[in-house]
Amino acid sequence: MDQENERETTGPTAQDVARIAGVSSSTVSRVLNSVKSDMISEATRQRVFDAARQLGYSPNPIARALRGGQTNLLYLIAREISDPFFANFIAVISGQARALGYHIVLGNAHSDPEEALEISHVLDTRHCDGVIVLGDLKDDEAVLPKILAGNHTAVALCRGQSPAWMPTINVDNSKGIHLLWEHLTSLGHQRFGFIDGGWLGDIRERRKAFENLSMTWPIPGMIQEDADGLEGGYRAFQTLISQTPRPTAIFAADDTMAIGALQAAQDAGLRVPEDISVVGFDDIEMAHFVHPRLTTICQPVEEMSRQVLNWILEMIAHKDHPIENHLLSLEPKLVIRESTGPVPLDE
Amino acid sequence: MDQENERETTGPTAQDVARIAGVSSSTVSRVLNSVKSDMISEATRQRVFDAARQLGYSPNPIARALRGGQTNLLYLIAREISDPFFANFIAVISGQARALGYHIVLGNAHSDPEEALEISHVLDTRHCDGVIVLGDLKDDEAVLPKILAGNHTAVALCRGQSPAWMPTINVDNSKGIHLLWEHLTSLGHQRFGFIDGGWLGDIRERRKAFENLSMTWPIPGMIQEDADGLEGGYRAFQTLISQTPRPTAIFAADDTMAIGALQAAQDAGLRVPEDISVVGFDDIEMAHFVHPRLTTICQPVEEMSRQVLNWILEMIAHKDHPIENHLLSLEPKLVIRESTGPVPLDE
DNA sequence: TTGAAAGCGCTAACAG
DNA sequence: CTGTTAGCGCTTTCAA
Repeated sequence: MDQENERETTGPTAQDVARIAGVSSSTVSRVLNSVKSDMISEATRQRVFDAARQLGYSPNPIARALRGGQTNLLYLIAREISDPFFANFIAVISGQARALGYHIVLGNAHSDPEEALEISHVLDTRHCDGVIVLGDLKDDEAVLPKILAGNHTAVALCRGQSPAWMPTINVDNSKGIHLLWEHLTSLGHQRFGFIDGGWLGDIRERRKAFENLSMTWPIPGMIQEDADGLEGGYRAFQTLISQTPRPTAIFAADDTMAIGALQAAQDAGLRVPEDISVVGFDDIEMAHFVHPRLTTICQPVEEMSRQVLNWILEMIAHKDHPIENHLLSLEPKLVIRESTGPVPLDE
Repeated sequence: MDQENERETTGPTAQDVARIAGVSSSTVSRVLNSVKSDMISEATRQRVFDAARQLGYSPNPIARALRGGQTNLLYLIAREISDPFFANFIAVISGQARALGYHIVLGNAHSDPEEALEISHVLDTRHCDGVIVLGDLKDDEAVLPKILAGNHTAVALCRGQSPAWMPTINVDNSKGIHLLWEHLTSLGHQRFGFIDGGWLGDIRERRKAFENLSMTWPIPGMIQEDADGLEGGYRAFQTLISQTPRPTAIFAADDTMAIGALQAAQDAGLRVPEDISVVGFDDIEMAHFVHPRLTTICQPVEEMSRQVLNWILEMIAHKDHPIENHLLSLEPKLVIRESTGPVPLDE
């Protein structure tokens, strides 16, 4: 068995097209890349097109990348791909990127820190024209520089305040908490609890806002920290309601934790919102489909995604030109559903 | 330490390393790729390593790809990235792929069918060594061949029976429905309803199994179809319970639809499982955190992912060597939680 | 208006 | 053991 005829795997080349059209490969390239009116006779143009179509030719993106230095690939490092909020975010980014001629390459972040980084990540990003960091990784201020080595085209998303060297886009987390706080106080609530998801940057901002609000308030808020996620929300809620007197309204750091909290309320025989109000953050799709439907903050995902891509492509186009405004905060929106209600009467 | 040259985007090359080490670039290549005992003197090997480290050199993957024909990229076309079951699946695949030295490039499928395909997708897959199709796309038997043109290294996942030219891995959907059916009948249920998610391949298999079971059963099952997703599950459930007599147990095509159904039950004032039992399929994480916790079928995601990667890498290694067994069905597992109970007493 | 030629950075065949 | 040479497929001067 000889492996002659190895041409199968690689499609027709510009050379092949050129041969058939009776021109040179450079002409083929010119014709196919002609953005503006090129200096090419209509006759040859046609012949090239015909030949290309006949062969089913499309330029090899790898060769193109090697030549032009652009891969049209964007490396996306997400804190946790399967988190519902991030999963949706990734879908949006990927869709928009496609429309701009780019593809998303998935980098896993939740895997071990250091370890594989040195070996593979550094190398990996060189595949790509730019890097999007979605959500922060544990200790990433130490780790990110390594990942980004040799590829300073990077933008961060949803990680709260970022190092100055990294353009960052967030929803205005503080504003979001304020909106929620206003809503809850207008319902008469006075004793608040906060379920904290830990070290994550955007969540830290929410907690900070909660703390600040608490300080202007007669009754200090309680904060319970646990791992981000359904489980963590469940446990933290249990702890919070075991306090006396217990809070009448609970902020969860995000919707996922809030849904965990809702479950804990159910198991504890507490009715939401009659006995206790719960709010989330993010407005994931599932927030409409839990019982009760979750009052939460909606992040402008589409717009944030558009901005990220804007910046990245801008930076790719003008390599050394740094982005003007390093930090962008977009408007959150309050979505009132069923998980919040008036403070219980006996309070 | 001194970098005089303008090396805008491209890092140091093998040539640079070679120059510093006082060898040729091919020697550099040899040293750095030496898997087995090479015929290289320890002295030069050291000098090359030193020079490489000093420069922070790592080989340009694009050049490598152009040369060797391998990109170590896998194109993943998912029906819907943000679907919770798929999002998790993608995370698992991506993680395992990374461990094998591969990366996942995201192809969006839920965008329009035909349209962009001809232009871009065909070209896109050429970036990649192989293609993974996760879940079926609408009309994909017509569309897939185009996407795959020139890249016959593809494996399908979670799309039920597939065209013979495409190796496929599924959970045993029929078996899963059987498990659920047994569980439900052992609880005394007799009248069943099925919420169908439409044209999707794996869901079609589940429906088929349900229909077959129904035919051996005194009371025919009712089937209500709607779009896959929370909304669809909600609506279909409403329809199903408006029948008289209404079913005492509802199969949902997947967990997402089941969660929508749970919500509809809640809104209709029906208690689950006291008044009606509900089962899902997939065992997404959220299935633990809805009320009541969902009885469902767990798919062996890790194992399926491992198999896919096995096959793909196998196919990449031996280009023309087709996979022996084109269709692989893995074992489903019944997970009993709180959404199923004995048939209501008044039945 | 077009072709020839020179690489992008790497690896593999073929000397030496 | 190691250097030279020759491309992978494309784009882009530079000539013609």
